[in-house]
Amino acid sequence: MRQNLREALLRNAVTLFSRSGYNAVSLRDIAKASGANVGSLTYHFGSKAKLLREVYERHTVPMNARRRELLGEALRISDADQRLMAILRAYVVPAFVSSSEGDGGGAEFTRMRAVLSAEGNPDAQAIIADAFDETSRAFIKALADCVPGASLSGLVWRSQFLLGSLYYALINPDRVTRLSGGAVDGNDREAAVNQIVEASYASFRNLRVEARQYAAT
Amino acid sequence: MRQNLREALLRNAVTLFSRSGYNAVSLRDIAKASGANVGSLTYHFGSKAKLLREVYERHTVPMNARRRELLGEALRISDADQRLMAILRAYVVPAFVSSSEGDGGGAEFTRMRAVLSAEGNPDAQAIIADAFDETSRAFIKALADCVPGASLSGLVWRSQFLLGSLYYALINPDRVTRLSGGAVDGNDREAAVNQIVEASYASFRNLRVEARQYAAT
DNA sequence: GTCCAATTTGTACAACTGTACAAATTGGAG
DNA sequence: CTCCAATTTGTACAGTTGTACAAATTGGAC
Repeated sequence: MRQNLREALLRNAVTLFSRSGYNAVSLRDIAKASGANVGSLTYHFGSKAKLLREVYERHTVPMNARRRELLGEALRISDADQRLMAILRAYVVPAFVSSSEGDGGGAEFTRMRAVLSAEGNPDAQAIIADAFDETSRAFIKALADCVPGASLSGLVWRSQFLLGSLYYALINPDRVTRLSGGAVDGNDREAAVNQIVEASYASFRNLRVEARQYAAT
Repeated sequence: MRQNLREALLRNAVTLFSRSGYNAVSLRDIAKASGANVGSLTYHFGSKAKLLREVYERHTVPMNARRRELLGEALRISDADQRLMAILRAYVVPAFVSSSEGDGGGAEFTRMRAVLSAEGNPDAQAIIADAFDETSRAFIKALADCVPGASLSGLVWRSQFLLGSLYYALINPDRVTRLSGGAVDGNDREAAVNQIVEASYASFRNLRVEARQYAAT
């Protein structure tokens, strides 16, 4: 009767983790959502931490592959400004769009990553550290070439803000709707991608003239 | 022997919540950190949710008061660009710097807010919704006046990214250090404030010319 | 000193957690 | 059909959770 329980468990794990975090979701919750028994989870994955590790790698690997692919295309653009824009899209789009076949979209997984990084759970921290994204360094390098004269500090901080913007857009989209009095839809992901790319384009572009001075303190 | 247990419990609650989130921290953890018994928490606060509510309001109220104060000062600047910069600082600085007397700094509380919003805990969600920051609307209004012609969508999304950048800078400062190969210190909060203000200044400033077109998709 | 309300402690409770493992079920190979 | 390994179920376990409440302790008013 059951098609592929293992896959269903993995899918539901992402959904529940992305919604409530790692701590608040019990193995029984995942089992129940999949119409299965608790034991099936220990059978397939051994432990909760190993389940998370599997979920993580399952999505991270193809997403970063897609990022590198798009980065390669972007690097063929000669105009620095257009290249900068393309590089940013190459980083952002795979985080929002599904990178593998049957999963519920990359956005759900990215939201999960956002929640996990905030929770600071030791299991999750270890997994994130192990799967450290070497791709990010490649992006920083590519971005640096678009903005000659930019300081390393400026580049790294702005790419940190890029990721923070990405995460928070997925974590709390309703705030956008609320803050605009309903005029802007925070759950419109295509709009979110465009806005993130636009905003960070401006912030990186601004590094080109590094003469600005802070006001005080 | 005990000076003021109630205050100590509140302080330790912020510290622990900001470090591991709401779910992962037990009342016994908070009691132990304060050298007290579990019962003292139910006595003083009634329940875990009410404890969180008290923590939240304790910090939120003075922080927003300080923001409004600094916003008022900023609005007296006539030059639009300088005013924009001052408004951004008025929003960011109180989130990093202690707003009341004896607590461990506003950064710790802001980090807690970041973690709570990510966790999506129902108790926390309700508290955050109740204490909805009307101040944010005042800031959007002020920002709009600095960037004539900007769309509401652009303003709201960029202020969303501002908050996301703020949160992620506090949640995962080590990523900055790691990504820069140790050359940039992610835990340097003064630098973080300056970078956030600089970056979002550029992103808001960019709204003034709203002629840019997206590349594709 | 006495007294009493405020505070703090200790303990008990039911509910839930991750994990372990024996028993039952399944489904394809021979 | 038989057989057997893979899978799924059911259950038990020790540990932890938030909450409730009686008992002990504190410390200032008189």
